[in-house]
Amino acid sequence: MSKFPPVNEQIDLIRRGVDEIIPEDDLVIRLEKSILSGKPLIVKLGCDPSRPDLHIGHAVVLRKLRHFQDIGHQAVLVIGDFTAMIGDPSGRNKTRPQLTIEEVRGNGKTYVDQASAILNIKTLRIVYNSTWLSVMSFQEVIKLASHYTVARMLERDDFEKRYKNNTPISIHEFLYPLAQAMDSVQLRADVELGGTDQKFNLLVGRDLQRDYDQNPQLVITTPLLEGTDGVKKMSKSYDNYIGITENPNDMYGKTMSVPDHLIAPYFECVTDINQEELEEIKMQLSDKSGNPRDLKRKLARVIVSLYHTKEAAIEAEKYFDQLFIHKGIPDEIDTYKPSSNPVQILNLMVDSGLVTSKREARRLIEQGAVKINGEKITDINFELLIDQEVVLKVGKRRFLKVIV
RNA sequence: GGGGAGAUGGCAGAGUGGUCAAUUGCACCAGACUGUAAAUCUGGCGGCGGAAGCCUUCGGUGGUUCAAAUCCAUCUCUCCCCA
Repeated sequence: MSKFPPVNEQIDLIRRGVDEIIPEDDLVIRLEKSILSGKPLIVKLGCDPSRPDLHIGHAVVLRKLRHFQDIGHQAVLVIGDFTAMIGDPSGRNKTRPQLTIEEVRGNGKTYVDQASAILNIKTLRIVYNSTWLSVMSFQEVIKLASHYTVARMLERDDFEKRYKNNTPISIHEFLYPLAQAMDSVQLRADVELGGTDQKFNLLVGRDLQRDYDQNPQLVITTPLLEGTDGVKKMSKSYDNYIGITENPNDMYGKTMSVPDHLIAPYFECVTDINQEELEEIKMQLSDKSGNPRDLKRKLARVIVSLYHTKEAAIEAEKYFDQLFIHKGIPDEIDTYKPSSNPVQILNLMVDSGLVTSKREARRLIEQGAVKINGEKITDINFELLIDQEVVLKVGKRRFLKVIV
């Protein structure tokens, strides 16, 4: 009696929502071998603790790691604390501030905390790559670097583009894929997971393992989730993300703001709905039998339920409906007590932090975006005398309860 | 080592002595509309001021000039070509 499910069941789960498996046929062989030997596969996922805030784009690959846990394999989360201390290789342009070891460790912990919403923390093995990378001598680094050629490095999409566009590439960036590959050697990884943008790095891992006489790891890439703007990949720096620690209302709202064409991909990559249901949704979208809005509502509910609770999702939906469909006022809004009474509307908006400058406040009033108790304010010199609490509304979603 | 080009607002990218708080695109904010914070359209998008106007901003510093993002010097960073 094996502790693993049958190979075909394992494969079905592993394949789901995956972009590529390299090499494809190796998967079966590995799985069969692990069943025979009773040894779980070592499945590696590296993470960058320099930005510890996880969003549902990260969740795609974390969920894949979870799948491996669910079928009895050994998940290893590599906290790239060493690499994070140096900077970021894919760094589109700016050098990131160097982090101290304490900061990185702290971030690593935050990362794990957040990831525990998705992973089974009990069986997860967590390692820090500084453990082996920080003790390498310069000589060893040179030896490591000799395993790869510049031409091969330049095959990497990102490097190639930057090279062609005359944007700088620092030498140490070439060391990144190698450092990451070293992690695989160190762990004797059977499988490494990553987003499609990681494909090159993951493949370097295979090459290096081969050089170290190891069986090269299987590379599995997951699609990059597009952000709420529907164009660029989800990323904190593009501000188009849905954070997994966000409150239910924001999470629901942000999900509702994604363009319609992302409904199916989101269902596929960030939720657990089964294949039949997914097909059904795709059908409804393509033949227009389902209202995209309703499907999106469902998506938003599912996502909020995943990171919070079902009840929270229902609450968030109510909140959303009240706000945007009935154009009402949410139940819970911040209260603010102005320092003077009566108070200038501009000062009120700025002092309460609703806007960042009087200029902006003025602009919003001129655009007719400011209301007090539902009544539009048109005079920028408006002076508000507060004898009872009133609700200040700016734009569609900024509310403030002003109290005496 | 030699020669050349460049650094502009969140990003991309114009501007090359006054008319520049700086064209445009993306992002963002608001309004209209709607099936949603989708799409589309319209407006806004450094700060203070009701406005006129003023203040700070075009890699850093110093200078020329009545006047500089624009000219000069120098520093920092980047790219290209030759060796």
